[in-house]
Amino acid sequence: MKPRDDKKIDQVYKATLRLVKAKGLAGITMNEIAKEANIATGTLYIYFKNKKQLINALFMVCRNRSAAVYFKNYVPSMPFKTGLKTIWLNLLNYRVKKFEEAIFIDQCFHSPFITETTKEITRKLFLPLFSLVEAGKKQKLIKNEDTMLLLTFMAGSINETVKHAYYANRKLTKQVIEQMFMMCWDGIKA
Amino acid sequence: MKPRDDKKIDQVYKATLRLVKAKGLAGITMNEIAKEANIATGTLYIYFKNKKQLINALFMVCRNRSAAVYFKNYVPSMPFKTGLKTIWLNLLNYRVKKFEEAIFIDQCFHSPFITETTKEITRKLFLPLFSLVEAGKKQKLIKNEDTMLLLTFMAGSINETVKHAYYANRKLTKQVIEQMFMMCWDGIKA
DNA sequence: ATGTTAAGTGAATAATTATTCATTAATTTT
DNA sequence: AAAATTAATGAATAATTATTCACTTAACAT
Repeated sequence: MKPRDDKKIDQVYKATLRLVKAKGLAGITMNEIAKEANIATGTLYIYFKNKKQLINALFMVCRNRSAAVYFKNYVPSMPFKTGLKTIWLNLLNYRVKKFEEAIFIDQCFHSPFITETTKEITRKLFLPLFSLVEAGKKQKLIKNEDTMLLLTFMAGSINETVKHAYYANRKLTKQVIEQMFMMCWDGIKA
Repeated sequence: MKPRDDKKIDQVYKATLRLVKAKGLAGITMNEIAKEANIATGTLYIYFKNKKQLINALFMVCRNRSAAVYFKNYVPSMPFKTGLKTIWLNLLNYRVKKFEEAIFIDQCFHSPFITETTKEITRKLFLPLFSLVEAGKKQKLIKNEDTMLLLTFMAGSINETVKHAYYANRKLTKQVIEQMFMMCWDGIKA
């Protein structure tokens, strides 16, 4: 028998991300995805049950990848601020380096493809981030606001800034990144 | 002859915004829009040439409305920080009160419907905001970073925070809003 | 080598969705 | 009140897009 070509799934994912970046989730067809991935339309259906499943699968992959990266170099015993900065940098780097994935994830949240189950599962990937912020609050190092509010404040500025840097074709230098973290930190510190 | 019913256009806009909030730009059909607006499918085509034009028109309307609101109560002679706060509050309020419009605008930027021309035209609506930030930089009141970067830092945190408050069903109280502005200000001040 | 199995193909079909159009209804004009 | 004009309708059609399937090809087992 002929074995499956593991590369194909990756090709499809990459093709989808490219197309979504270019024309949005509303603008892609299975035909285009196949063409962009250099496979036949029918082959798509060997690897994926249908379009919805393809999008859900890719969404999961992207969320997992980003979650995997967030905690890189993070050690629970770090001082709070160091830990937060580590994660903050990982978050920023992910969105810079995997810009297409970031765009795709954003688009998916308001789309008819992603099921509530998928959203819920991937949300859990970020629970460790919650614990970190909770710990910071207990130590009175950061403001005693709603945890989610603090997290979204940080994430929001990162997301938009990365988007802007990308579209305005501006490189985020080490300096700029340092100053950005300072902005966030000054904003949330107690 | 029979005159056009001015209410219809508004009904269509409202229907579209409701549907996009619920299922995303990728999930709406002309049929559904018509049904949600309580008119016949064909009637849509009396008021709009086609789907693309409908989305573009609504995008323009939303961008204009938000721009109109940003500068409410703003007087150029205000001290810099007061002026910035005024605009910041308007921006936040717009996204809270017209949540559906905000979501719609976000989705449109990465969609096959909005033409570059439309994007460009609506971008110009926000030039006065640029001038304000530039003035603040000249007066050394805020950091000497790229203007767009400073603006997106502010906008980003607002956008994400409003989204979160909405989805977590948390009311943004006066207190919370005040603290949020402080976060932003501390972040960008010189 | 040959047979077997599953992958790969892309044209054909099914399903969905945008758009049109023949008809009816509502106003206004004369 | 009749004629004229345009809005409104929604079923019919056109266009697009998802999915299938009869067939071909490649890899492995015997």
